[in-house]
Order: sequence, then structure tokens, then C-alpha cells
Amino acid sequence: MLPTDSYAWQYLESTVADVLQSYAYKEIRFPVLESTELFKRSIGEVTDIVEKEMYTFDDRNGESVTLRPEGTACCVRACEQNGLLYNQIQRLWYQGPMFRYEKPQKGRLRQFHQFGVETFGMAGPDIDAEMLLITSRLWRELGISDAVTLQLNTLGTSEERKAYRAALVAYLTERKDQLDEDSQRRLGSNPLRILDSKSVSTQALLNDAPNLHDYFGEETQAHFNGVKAFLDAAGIEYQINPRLVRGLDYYCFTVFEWVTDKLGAQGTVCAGGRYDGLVEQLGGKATPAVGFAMGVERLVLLLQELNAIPEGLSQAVDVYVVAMGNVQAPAFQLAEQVRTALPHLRVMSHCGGGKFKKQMKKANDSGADVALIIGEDEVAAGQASIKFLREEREQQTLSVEEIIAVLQS
RNA sequence: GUGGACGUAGCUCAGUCGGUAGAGCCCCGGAUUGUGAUUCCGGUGGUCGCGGGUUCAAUCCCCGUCGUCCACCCCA
Repeated sequence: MLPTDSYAWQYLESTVADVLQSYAYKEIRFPVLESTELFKRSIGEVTDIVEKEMYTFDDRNGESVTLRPEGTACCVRACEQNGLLYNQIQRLWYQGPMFRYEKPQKGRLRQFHQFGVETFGMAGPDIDAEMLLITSRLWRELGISDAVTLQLNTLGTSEERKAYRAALVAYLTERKDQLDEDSQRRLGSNPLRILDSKSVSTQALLNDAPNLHDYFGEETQAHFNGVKAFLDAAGIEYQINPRLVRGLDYYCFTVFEWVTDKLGAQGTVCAGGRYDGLVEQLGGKATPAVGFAMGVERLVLLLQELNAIPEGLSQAVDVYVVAMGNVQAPAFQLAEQVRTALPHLRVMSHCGGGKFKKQMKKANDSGADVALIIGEDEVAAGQASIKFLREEREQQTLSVEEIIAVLQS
């Protein structure tokens, strides 16, 4: 990521941090490198991520380690090892690089970055809804609400899913020859993923297939209705998508995705759901949990696509200090005085000498609104000149105090 | 992993039906010895991704390789 993009990242990062802070979430940080076993046990052995997308290697002790492909498992491990989950409620967030060995394309990189939120110890639909309140508010803060839509589904309990899975496999096995090639392969490995296949013919075939929602018992229905009721009350729009499934094994009940049609093939900008079984699966006490992750690169692309980054953020300089003649030391001193008095201003001192004309051109190109000019005359008089580069206004030669006063206004 | 496109100056790209390359922007100098944005003039800058093959001669044709992009797949 280059300086031309970093301001967009900083804008996104600070907006996300502010929103999460306003919901009283706490930041957690954990390592980039984890034991390979952690991901096999959490994400699922037969998922694509674990089977072919992990950066896995042996360390010097011969232990298999992996660059994290996602944050949830790492977060659970870190919390578990530090006693944050035992009979406790946690609302946490994190941020950082993730690694998946995939073929790069737009919105999909081998090292990419996520914001993640994980909550523990809350079983009701209210905290599920809070995930969507948070993300919905974030889109509003970022000015991209119109570009994203919420897809919502529930996966029920693992027993319900198991029963449905059997019915789906039975139905599709009878019609295997009508399935596309990828779906035929998934029939054996991960049949639920056939539901969100992009193949038109496969989707048509699914219209008469068993419906997951027919397999839900009272608990699942009630939980899902609860989530929907909170969303309705909050005025958050959503689409129920019964074919929305997740690529990671640990999800149950509520799952959701925020998607956009503005980014080409990689349209999911944020996704998450409930994963009540994971903590126990990783050796802890059974703990309800909900969370989500957002793709930073995709959100930055979307912000840029929509021109949603506030003007002025890309400007790096407010004041450019020009030194005429052999007065670099006093010029530095002037710049330091301005920085001390007005720390919010970005003050750049010209370095490298050169002709005055050249320095003025640099001042202009820097994007600064004003240039402070100091030469031998000014040094002798204990003054400096202030020139306004973006407005019709007379250049003035003033004392340092007066210049600071002008800059302040 | 599969398919397609593309790698020429710092950037965006043109070009040579095979005879070792050009524009715009950027940068530097000048018109203008202490005043930028508009002009005008001049200049620097390229083993034409890398390796092999064909040829008198390859940036161009062929093969391989690496990289990038887009889509599939997968997912944030």
C-alpha cells in the first residue's frame, strides 16, 4: 500500500475504530502466526481454506505453523488462553493482515486485511442484531449505505443442518448429471456450498430442492424471528437469502453478508454470524459467540469507487517553509515554533536548497495553503513573510507571533 | 488449481507487416539574480519483463519462464 492510498486506509481505520468505541468494544491483538492445528480444528479440515489456501510450514522445531487465514480462531485461542471467556461477556475487535494462497484478483489478495468483531457469552438474538446495528452505522458514517445490501439467513443447529444436508444430498445425488462440475465435486465434500453456486442451471435445479428452513425447530425459528424483529425495529433493511451459507464450518444460527455490486466478482464487503460451538470445539467451556469480519481492501475500493473519501484528506501539507539564501537554521526554527504553537498543522520545511523559484514551485505542488518565506532580510528583522497560495490575499511580512496568529485564524 | 488478456521511459500508452524506439505527463535547465499556479524554448531518461530458439538481423515471430490484471473457483 502506497502513500497515495494510505490516507484512505487511515480514514477507514479511524472511522471503524470510532464506531466500535461508541459501542464500547475493546481492541484485542494477537499473533499473525499460529499452530496449524488451530485452523484445522476451527475452520474445518475439508474447507478450501484449510485444504489449499493456507501458508503452512514447519518451524525450527518441526512444528507445523500457519500464517493466519482469518481472525476468529486466533481470537478464541488468545481469549481462551488468557481466561477471558470463563463465565464472562466480551465484546472485542481487532484489525490486521490475513493470508490465503489464492490467485489474486480485484478485491482478493494473498495478504489482505480485516477488521473483525467477536463477542462471547451472549446467546440471544439481541447481540446478533447488535452486529448489524454496528455495521449499518458504519456504512452510514462512511456514506456508503446505498451501495451495500444486507443478506440474512439462519443455519439452525448442527442437528438441523445435518438432517437437511442428508435430504439435500439425496435430492441432488439423484440429479447429479444435471449439476455443474464444481457442484458435483462439492456434493461429496461440502454440499451446503452448492446452495450459493453461481451456475444458473444449478440454481434452477435447487428451486425444487428441499428447503433448509423446513428443517428448523422452534428454537431456531424463535432466534431468527428475534433477530428480524430487532432489525425491523431499528429500520435496517435486509433480504432473507435461504441459500446464504458460509465457507467456514463453525457457523450456526444467524449468518449474514453485506454485499455490493460495485466491485466486480468480489462483492462481499463484510460477513459474519453466530458460532456457538467453536469455543468448546477448541477446548474451552461451551460459550455462545457472534462476530463478523470486514475486508479493508474491498471497503477502500468501494470508498474510492463511490468518491466517498472526504476532500482534503489527501492533502499532506498545510504550511510550506521556504528558505531564501543561507538561512536554513532560522527557517527550521520558524517551522518548529509554528509546530509548537499549532500542532494540528502539517508543516513541511524545504530541504535541499535550490533556487527560490524552485522552492516556491515545491511549495505550490505540496498542496499547502500558505508558504512561509524567510530570507536574510527577514532574519535580520526577526520576521517572516506569509504568502497565501490558494486565495487572493496580500503577502505580509510579520513577526513570528503575528504569523502564528494569522495561521490560527 | 482452471481460463483469458497484458508486461516498451518514473507514470499513462503508441509503435516497428523483423532493420536495436516515440508521445503526453513527471523531472532538470532557460525566458524571469527574492515569488508558485498559465505560457514558450531546450534537455535528461529505455539491456522494449527474463531465458532460449528461428534469422544476416528479434522489442516484434516461436517455445519456456516470471509477474500483473480480469473471470472461474474461493471468500472478507
